[in-house]
Amino acid sequence: MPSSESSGGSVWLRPERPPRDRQLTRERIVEVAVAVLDAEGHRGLSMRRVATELGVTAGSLYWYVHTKDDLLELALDRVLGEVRAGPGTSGWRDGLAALARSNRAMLLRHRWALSELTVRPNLGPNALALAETGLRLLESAGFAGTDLDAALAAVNDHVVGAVIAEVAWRDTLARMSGTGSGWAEQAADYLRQVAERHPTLAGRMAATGEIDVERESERRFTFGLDCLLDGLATRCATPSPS
Amino acid sequence: MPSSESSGGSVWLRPERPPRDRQLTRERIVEVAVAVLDAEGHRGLSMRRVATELGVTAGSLYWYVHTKDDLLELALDRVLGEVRAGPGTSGWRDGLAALARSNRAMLLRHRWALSELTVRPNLGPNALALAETGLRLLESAGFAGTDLDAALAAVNDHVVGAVIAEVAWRDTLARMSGTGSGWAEQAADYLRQVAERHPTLAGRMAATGEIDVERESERRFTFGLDCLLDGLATRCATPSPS
DNA sequence: ACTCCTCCTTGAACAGTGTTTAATATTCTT
DNA sequence: AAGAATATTAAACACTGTTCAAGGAGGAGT
Repeated sequence: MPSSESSGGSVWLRPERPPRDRQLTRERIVEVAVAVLDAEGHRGLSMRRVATELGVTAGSLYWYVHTKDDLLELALDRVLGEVRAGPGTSGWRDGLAALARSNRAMLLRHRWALSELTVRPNLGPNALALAETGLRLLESAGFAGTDLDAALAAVNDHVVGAVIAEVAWRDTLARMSGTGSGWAEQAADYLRQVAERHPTLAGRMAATGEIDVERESERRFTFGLDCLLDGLATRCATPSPS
Repeated sequence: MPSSESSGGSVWLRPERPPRDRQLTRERIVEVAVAVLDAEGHRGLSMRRVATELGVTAGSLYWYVHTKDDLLELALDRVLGEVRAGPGTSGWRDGLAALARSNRAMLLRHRWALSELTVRPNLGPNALALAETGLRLLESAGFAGTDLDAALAAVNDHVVGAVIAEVAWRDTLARMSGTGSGWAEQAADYLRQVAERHPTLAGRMAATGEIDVERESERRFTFGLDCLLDGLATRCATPSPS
């Protein structure tokens, strides 16, 4: 019988067994899982892989973790714990921006976490702590009630959306440069059609061709974030940094 | 040998075979795939499932589609084709808002599409057409250069991020109500700890408990969107609806 | 020291996955 | 009608997550 009875609900409702002997721990398992995910990507994670990495059979893991989904939920919350609010930030606006940046940095470090976010409701302790600090910042700005929720959600949404777009962009470039010969002709055909049908898009693509993805993604992120914070500032009681 | 040589690149570079006989088509396959995805979710899609749904063996599909990933790429672009710019919209701001709303509606209709967006660069014809209309709207607002890209990205990011959050919320509620007895006690314990450590979050959760998810999600979405559009309006040459 | 009992780990199995490949129909071309 | 090209099948391969009976191992009780 695995780590607790009553199989429904979230992992967080099923506490870990008290220790005795153990060469294994949830801690260690999650740690290895994150390492594998970072190294091999979302597809590279399998129970057997984590098990062999720990010198153990696949079945053993199920003593500590109900299912692979639970493991992923734990892994997700673990990396969410890496997000920190900057230390000496003055005012809600800077604080929120710092939090958003830290969040973005984490998502770029662990790109698999994005796909998890879309599939899995996320109620781990680190996720909740993160929500709390965000809420406090916005509260200090004068937001309250449902506007508080909406404001925090808007910032988080921008972070998630921006990283998704950035990762997709990078992957596209990586894929295009990673293909063998004979690719150029087909691509050229396709691109010509695109250019005919979508002139302004073609213009932007041409201009974006030689740009540093890293810097440009950063720029877009701050652009959107600034827009958002401007919009928020006009809607709260404390428009200036307090 | 499947639908074309030269295995690299995107599906879009590998045109469909010219027809002859065919009980199968890319069209039909993608159509069924979307139907299965809508009905059974991301996990429910398998080559064999699509095949039997078409009265055919799994192997046959590989004559029309290189891999399952290709099929998903096609399915994603197909649903992206459902997004429409509202017809009689006046000014860039309303147009962009209408586009964002249509986009959101589509993502809520096909929730699996979200997870695909995070994993798959997306260069299908419908995706490109969508980008084009967005760019045109923002161009008419006076945006140009990299600001144009950044502005469009910001709007799209908000849509994607907001739907992710909404779906996660709904799934959480669905999961919580779907669990058997014995769940309440553990959840109560966990929630008590959360409330102690995170007072303002606890306050919001209490207030959110009895709220209609549908309406509140809608509200948050428009809140964030308005913030964003306000921010954009102050940054472009055509602040008033043109 | 012996048993008992609970905790942990194993190894094998099950059903299902994506994908390949040789063999086979089926249809078009000559 | 012969042959080539196209389309489909059935079977196999190497995987996957998950379950489960079986067994080893340490602590508690007597």
